[in-house]
Amino acid sequence: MARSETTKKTTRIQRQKTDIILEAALDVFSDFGFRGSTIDMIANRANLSKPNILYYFDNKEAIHTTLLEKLLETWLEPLHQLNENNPPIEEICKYIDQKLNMARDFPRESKLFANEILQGAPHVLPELQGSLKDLVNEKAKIISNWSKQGKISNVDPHHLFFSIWATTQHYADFDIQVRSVLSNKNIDPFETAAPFLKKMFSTMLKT
Amino acid sequence: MARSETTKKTTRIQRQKTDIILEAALDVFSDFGFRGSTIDMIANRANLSKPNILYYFDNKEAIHTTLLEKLLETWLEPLHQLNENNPPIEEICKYIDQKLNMARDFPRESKLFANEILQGAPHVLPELQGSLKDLVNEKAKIISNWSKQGKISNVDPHHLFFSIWATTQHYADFDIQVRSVLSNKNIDPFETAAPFLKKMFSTMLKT
DNA sequence: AACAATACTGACCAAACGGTCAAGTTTTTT
DNA sequence: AAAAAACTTGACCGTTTGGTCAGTATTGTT
Repeated sequence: MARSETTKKTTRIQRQKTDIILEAALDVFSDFGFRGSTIDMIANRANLSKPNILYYFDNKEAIHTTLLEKLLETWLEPLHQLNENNPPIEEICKYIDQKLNMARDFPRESKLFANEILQGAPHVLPELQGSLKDLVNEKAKIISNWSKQGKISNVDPHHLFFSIWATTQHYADFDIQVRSVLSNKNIDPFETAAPFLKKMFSTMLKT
Repeated sequence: MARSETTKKTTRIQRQKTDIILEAALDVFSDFGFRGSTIDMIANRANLSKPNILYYFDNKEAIHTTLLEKLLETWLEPLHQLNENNPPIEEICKYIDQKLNMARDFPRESKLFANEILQGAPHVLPELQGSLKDLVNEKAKIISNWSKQGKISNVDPHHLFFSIWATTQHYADFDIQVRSVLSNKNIDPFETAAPFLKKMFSTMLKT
C-alpha cells in the first residue's frame, strides 16, 4: 500500500501530486505503452523523484490501472446519452461528433485504451464483458427499434457501433499515419473527417 | 552483424531457423509489443536458446525490423490492385473484402502494425511518408476521377481509405473488445462484418 | 514554539534483460 | 575419413528497471 494511502484524510498536497503524476503518466504510457514506460520517465516528466512517485502509488501498475479506470468512465459517457426519443440520424451524428471530438481532444486517452485492447485487455477485460457489453446491448436495442419502426434502414447495430468506434478513434490512434499520408499538411484531419463520417453513416441509415 | 550473415551462401538450416524465429517473434511481438517482448520469450516459443536466436539476428530490433519490412509489402498489396478501369463500387468492395480477409487471416500482422503506428511509427515513418503516401495519392486520384465522371458520389478519397482501413483492421486489432461485446458467441464477427461494411461503403458511393 | 504528521530523497538492492563468448556439437565439403 | 564450415549453448557480463528504506525536510496542529 502506498504510504499516502495509510492516512485517512486526503490532503491538498496528495490531490495535487496525484494529479501531476497521473498527467505525466498519461503522457508517457500513451506514447510508449505500459511496458515501454518506466517510472523514471514518469518521474522526470512530473518533475518528481522516483521514490516520490512510489510514495503516492504502490507501483507502476497502480498508476496505469488508475488511468484506465478514469478513462473508461469518460469513454462510455457519449454512448450513455444516445436517446431513443430523439430523431435517429441526428442522434447518431451527435454521437459521431462526440467521439470524434474526444479523439481530437483526448488522443492520449484514446491511445492508452487502444494499447490496452491491443494487448488483449489484461486490465479491463471484466469491464468489457460487463458494463461495456451491457451498455452496448442496451443501445443496440434502440437501433433495432428504430429499424423496426422504419425510422432508419436495417443495419446490424453492433457493427454500426464498431464502425463508429473504429473510424473516429482511428484519427487519434493512427494519427501519425493519417498525417503522413495527407499531402496537404495544412488540412486538419479532424475537420474534414467530421462531415465525411456523418455523411457516410447518415447515408447508410436513411430509409 | 549476426554470425550467420558472415557467410555468403544461405544454408538450409539458416532458412529454416530464420523462419522459425520470425514466426515465434510475430507471435510474441503482436501479443506484447516490442518493449513488452523479450528475446527469451521468442526463444522459448521457438524452442531455441537465446544465443541461438542472436546467432541469426544481430539483436532484438533486427527481428522486429525484418518482420515490419515483410509486413509492409503484403499490407499494401491489395491497394495496388485497385484498377481504374473496372466498375468502381465492385473494385472498392473487392478491396474491402481483401482487407477484411487479411484482418481475419493475419491478425498478428495487423496488431504488429497497429502497435508500431500507435507508438508513432518509429521504424516505418519514412515508408509512411514515402511509398505509402505515394501509393495512396495515386489511388486517390482514381477515386477522384470516378467522382468527376459521375460514376460514384463525391467523397474525400483519403477519408474513404482511412475509413476502410479503420473498419477492417478494427476486427483484428480490437478483436477482444468485439468478441466481448457480442452477446452471441457463435457469431463470427468477420462473416457478419463483410456484408455490413460493403453495404455501408457502397451505399455512400452510389450516385 | 514545540510536537506530530506528512512529504520527500539519496543510496541501495534484486531481478530482468539484451547481448557476448569460449568451447562444444553437428553438418557439409573434399 | 578427415578437415572445414556452420551451428549451438552454458555461463557470464553490464545495464536497466521496479521497488525499498532509513533518514531528512516540510507542513500542519496545538
